[in-house]
Amino acid sequence: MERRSYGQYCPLALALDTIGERWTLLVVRELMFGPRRFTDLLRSLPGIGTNLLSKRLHDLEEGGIVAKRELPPPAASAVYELDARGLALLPAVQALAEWGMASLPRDLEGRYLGVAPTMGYMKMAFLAQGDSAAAKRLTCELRAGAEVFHAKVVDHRLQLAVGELPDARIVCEADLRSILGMLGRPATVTAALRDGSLSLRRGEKEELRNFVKLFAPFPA
Amino acid sequence: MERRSYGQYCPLALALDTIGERWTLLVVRELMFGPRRFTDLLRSLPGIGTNLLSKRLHDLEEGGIVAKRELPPPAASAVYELDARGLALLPAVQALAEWGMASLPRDLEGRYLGVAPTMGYMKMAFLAQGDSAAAKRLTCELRAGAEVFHAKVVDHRLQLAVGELPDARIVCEADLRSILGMLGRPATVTAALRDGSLSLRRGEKEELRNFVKLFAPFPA
DNA sequence: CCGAATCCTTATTGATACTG
DNA sequence: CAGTATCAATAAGGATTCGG
Repeated sequence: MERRSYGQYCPLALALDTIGERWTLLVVRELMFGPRRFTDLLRSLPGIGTNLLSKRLHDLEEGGIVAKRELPPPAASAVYELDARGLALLPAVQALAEWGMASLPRDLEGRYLGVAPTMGYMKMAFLAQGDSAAAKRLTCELRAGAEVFHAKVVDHRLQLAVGELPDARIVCEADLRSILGMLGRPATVTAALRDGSLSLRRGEKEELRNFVKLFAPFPA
Repeated sequence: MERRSYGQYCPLALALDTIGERWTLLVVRELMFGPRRFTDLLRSLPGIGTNLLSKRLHDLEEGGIVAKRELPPPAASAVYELDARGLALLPAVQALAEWGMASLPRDLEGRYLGVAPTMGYMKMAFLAQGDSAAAKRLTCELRAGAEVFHAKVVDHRLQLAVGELPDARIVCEADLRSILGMLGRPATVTAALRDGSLSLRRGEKEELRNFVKLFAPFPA
């Protein structure tokens, strides 16, 4: 990890020594919304290759940014999660994302859209206009292919995390692009349900529309 | 620049496509305190090599982050400066630096200390405890070998920039380590003047002590 | 001297195959 | 599923050269 250090007495250079290598900050982004398995990360980071992901995770572990946790017997697997030092990267990740947002094209143009960026945008969009009072009872599980995540409001703050939410009032299924597209646009929900790009597995359409209203539309 | 894009529809990934390569953000850091010439940058970034710096500057120009400006005839040279898009990186650079600060060792330990990190720390230290009223008339030019920079307060805000300040009330000379060391520690000024690690070229010792008082000590 | 462009060596990466 | 091993393609680092 330190083999090719900048060798500068500078907090920025030191930060870049640690998290400045290719893919590293994207791995951190993936873990911002909860623990993930090796393969989850692999799928969310097309092009990384197993050896590099392995190396990055080891480096992050060594740097005290990520912790590997073995799951109890039934799971027979391990997850990676951010530890305190990794969570402290949130402001930096947000600042970079905000800068990048300014030049994000309106359309996917063939780019891969993953869960973490989608959740990241939802967080931003909720802060921009979400009404935490209206959201109090609106818990929602979202399924996009193999990826499942959920949203709920606790203490007037939106909590977004990967994984299921067994007692969610709303459960719906759609690809991530459609999910992004309906944020802040309750009027589009009906059409999406009709054309099949969105399926409501639990809850009422009206609840989903209220949920969607909590977020600023994308693109802004 | 886009040759090895992450190909993700994500503001963070897009930002990293642009400024995520090795050295790039350090070049931006160097330009945060004013325009610099190619050779200034080369000296402030030990190890970068002329070819890489050249490539990074071209990439940054192409990305609209840096602009190259030819100086008028007498100078016969060019400077690079941040563009609006480059200046907008300030919050991200600050957030990363703040994160890195937490693990910056107390001592240099052989690392290179440049002007930009020194000025960056001064900015942070002024925000932490500087008194902009007391600073109103304290203009100071600092010389560290070939590098010259200055500080003044305008509109209750500290302005730090590379280059001379012809009408500075204080002008002093010292290596950057000594400058960092005296921040927030007016008591050390007398000793530093005596042992020669600091020279006062213009102004009174008392003014320098008042200047130094504006900054929180380093390390905090 | 300044600002690169060129060559060459080493290090990192990306893709794939393979194993506990 | 969770990696390790291998190897070709790329990028970085260093030295040297060349034109203002």
